[in-house]
Amino acid sequence: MNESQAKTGDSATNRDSDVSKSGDKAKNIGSDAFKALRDKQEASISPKFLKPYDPASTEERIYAMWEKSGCFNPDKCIEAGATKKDAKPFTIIMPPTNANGSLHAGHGLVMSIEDMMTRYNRMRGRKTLWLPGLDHAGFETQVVYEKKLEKEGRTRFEIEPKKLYEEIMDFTMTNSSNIKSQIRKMGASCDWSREKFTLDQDIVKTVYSTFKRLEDDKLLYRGKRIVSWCPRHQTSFSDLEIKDEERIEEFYYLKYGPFVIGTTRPETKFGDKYVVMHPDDKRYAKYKDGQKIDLEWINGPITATIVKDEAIDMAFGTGVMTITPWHDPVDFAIAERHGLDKEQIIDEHGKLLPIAGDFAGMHIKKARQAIIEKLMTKGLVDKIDPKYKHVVRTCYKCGTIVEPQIKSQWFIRMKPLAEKALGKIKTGEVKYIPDHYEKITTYWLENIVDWNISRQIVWGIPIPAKLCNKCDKGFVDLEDKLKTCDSCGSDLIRDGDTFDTWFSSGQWPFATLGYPDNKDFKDFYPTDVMETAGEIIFFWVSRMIMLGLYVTGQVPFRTVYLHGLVLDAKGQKMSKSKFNVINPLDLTAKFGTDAFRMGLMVGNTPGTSLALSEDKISTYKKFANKLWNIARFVYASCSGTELIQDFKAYSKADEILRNERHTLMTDITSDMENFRFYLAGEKLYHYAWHQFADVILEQSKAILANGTPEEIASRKQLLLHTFEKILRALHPFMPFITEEIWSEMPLKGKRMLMIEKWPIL
RNA sequence: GCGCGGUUAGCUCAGUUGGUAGAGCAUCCCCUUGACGUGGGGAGGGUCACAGGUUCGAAUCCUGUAUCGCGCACCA
Repeated sequence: MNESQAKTGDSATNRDSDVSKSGDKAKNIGSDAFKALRDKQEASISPKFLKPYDPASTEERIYAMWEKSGCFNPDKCIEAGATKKDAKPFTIIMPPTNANGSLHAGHGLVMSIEDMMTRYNRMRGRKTLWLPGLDHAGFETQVVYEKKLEKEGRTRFEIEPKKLYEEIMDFTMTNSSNIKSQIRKMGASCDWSREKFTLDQDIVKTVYSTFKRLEDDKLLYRGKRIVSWCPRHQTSFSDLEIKDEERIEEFYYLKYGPFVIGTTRPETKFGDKYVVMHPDDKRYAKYKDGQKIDLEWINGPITATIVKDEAIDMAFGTGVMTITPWHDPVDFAIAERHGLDKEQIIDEHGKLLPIAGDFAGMHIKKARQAIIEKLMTKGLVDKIDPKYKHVVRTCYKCGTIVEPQIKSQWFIRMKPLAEKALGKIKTGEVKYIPDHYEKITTYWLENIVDWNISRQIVWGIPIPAKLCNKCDKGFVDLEDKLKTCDSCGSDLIRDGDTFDTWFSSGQWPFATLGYPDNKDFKDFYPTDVMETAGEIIFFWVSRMIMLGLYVTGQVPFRTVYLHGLVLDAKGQKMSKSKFNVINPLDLTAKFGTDAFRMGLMVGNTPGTSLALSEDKISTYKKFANKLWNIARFVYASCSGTELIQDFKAYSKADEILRNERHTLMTDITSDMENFRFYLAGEKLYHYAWHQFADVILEQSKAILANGTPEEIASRKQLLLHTFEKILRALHPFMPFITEEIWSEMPLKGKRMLMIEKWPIL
């Protein structure tokens, strides 16, 4: 030991001398007799407390007991006498989980928080329903299945759609037991008897009738619009499924008659016969809107038309551009405004069409260079910027650049739906936690655009509609009856598209409860809390509000509770390519589910992302062990003593401790009611460990050894009562270990902890 | 460009209506205690991003700046 250490050691020793004295005192109390007494007491408790807590074996047994009791089902709770028949309902609809997937950290958080809310409200006496659901996860699952087909040497394009659908259905249903057992592993007390799947017949029926109703109310129309098309997956995407990627590419300046136009995509330029400039651009003032100009272009002379439009950024490039309405959304919008022709240049597989002349049939990847070479020999290349940085939109699955294409699609007019939703949000009928999401939602709703609900994938809910190829009209046809177009008389064909998955999941709350006639709908709708990821606030939450209001006239839920992302221990987003994906089941195996749940919930404020570290979870594993040992001490010290419900003869000191506990429980209840779960969990942890165990238990040793019979009786009741309240209050957070310890609580007439009462006092 | 957040102890974050800051982990010291060493006792560590303002009093309210995220819309 060096000098400085010795010095600090000195001062510490001085300070500690008092402590060690009091330690000696405690030792004096201790004696062989005390030890003998303890051994005798320990012999009287369940031997399981003499071994460390074993989550693995306990959790499975406890969950089986809960499930067997049927009490995840609110009706069964009434039968069991745990819930009053006329109790106020409490409902959470679980965000449907990918039926084909496996549990990831985000699910872990969802299951922990929603189960905690569910258990809390069940213990508060509410008629509590947490309705679980599985998602067919449209494109996601189809891609997984395609990979499987690939391994078998097949492709989905050679399988008839109906057959493919059935195959994917089999595949999904076979795998769905996996995710369900993983949800059980998390301790989820959801009502499996009411489980729903997004492709269940009754769900589809509800979705169909909403579709029809939208048509009847003139909120549905068919239109030709630009969609983002993946040439590899042969489908269009929503913006959600597109990944922006920054690339450095060549930027070409091409001579287009008297103008120089800039482009990164010469392969789209064959059909460009409109040249657009800003109406206020003085440089081009001599050209008039609609004026024709003859010029030499890629495959020979063409006649171009001048278009003046304010969408043009005068400061960008030369301030002039040609447009390709079929393959660019901005160009499409300009063409729509001015009523211009739109021509397809690139086919659905990314190959050039006959309009490209010599280049027809060539893949766009190869065509670009070839076209530039040709333009160079014709002297039409002004200059090339070799290092132009821009953003390209790619398929989030395969990274292929998505090609905008014009497709006929179904659209919903969103403005009227959004206005209703805005009204309800403004009056506070839907409340957001954290509340700034209200602003975000309002902003989005106020600027809403029409919603394209057609998707060109097989795995999903087929759109019940007929189409006319001739006049491009569409008709909703739920019964599959329509044969000819009522406008032009031609034969109709079935719409081969499926619904955007958010269109059906947007109806999830009322569809799962059996709108309009099912008793559950009447009992449990509107639901209380929608707990989900902040990420999908627009795609899902806002649409549920709009569709829920539209269909049922009532908001689908009163509170939106949004959790943040679960990140790795370093605060980085988890991704397979970074090898930092945390598997929740590894953590539950290592630390126990209760510890994992606590690690996710304590200190995790809504809307804020959470860095998930093993250190934190390990803390709560230690806490579980602490609880276990508290049980061992309390049960051993109080062996032979029953918990007396209305015990009155507390000593003065114990009365103070009891009041202190009351204050805390009141405080925690208020936290629970106001969605401050992260605080409630922390306070409970702190109280159980640092007040109950460190202070109350420690001083009890002396009292139980040397106190008067009255003091001893009082203290035993205080220990039992306090521990009992701790277990009740911790149960929503740590359901397994609390239930297990509860089973040994010396309390007459007790039920399973799951359906016991929350300790208000 | 428009919108929304964050910036507090070495790290991860709390701080519920304004009253001179807390937790967990980490660090250091002490304790072979009889529920638990997955333990117990103790200690150090923060001008609460910055600058103004309101107030008797600001981490907290207002204004501005910096900086880091995120979302939406986008440049041909």
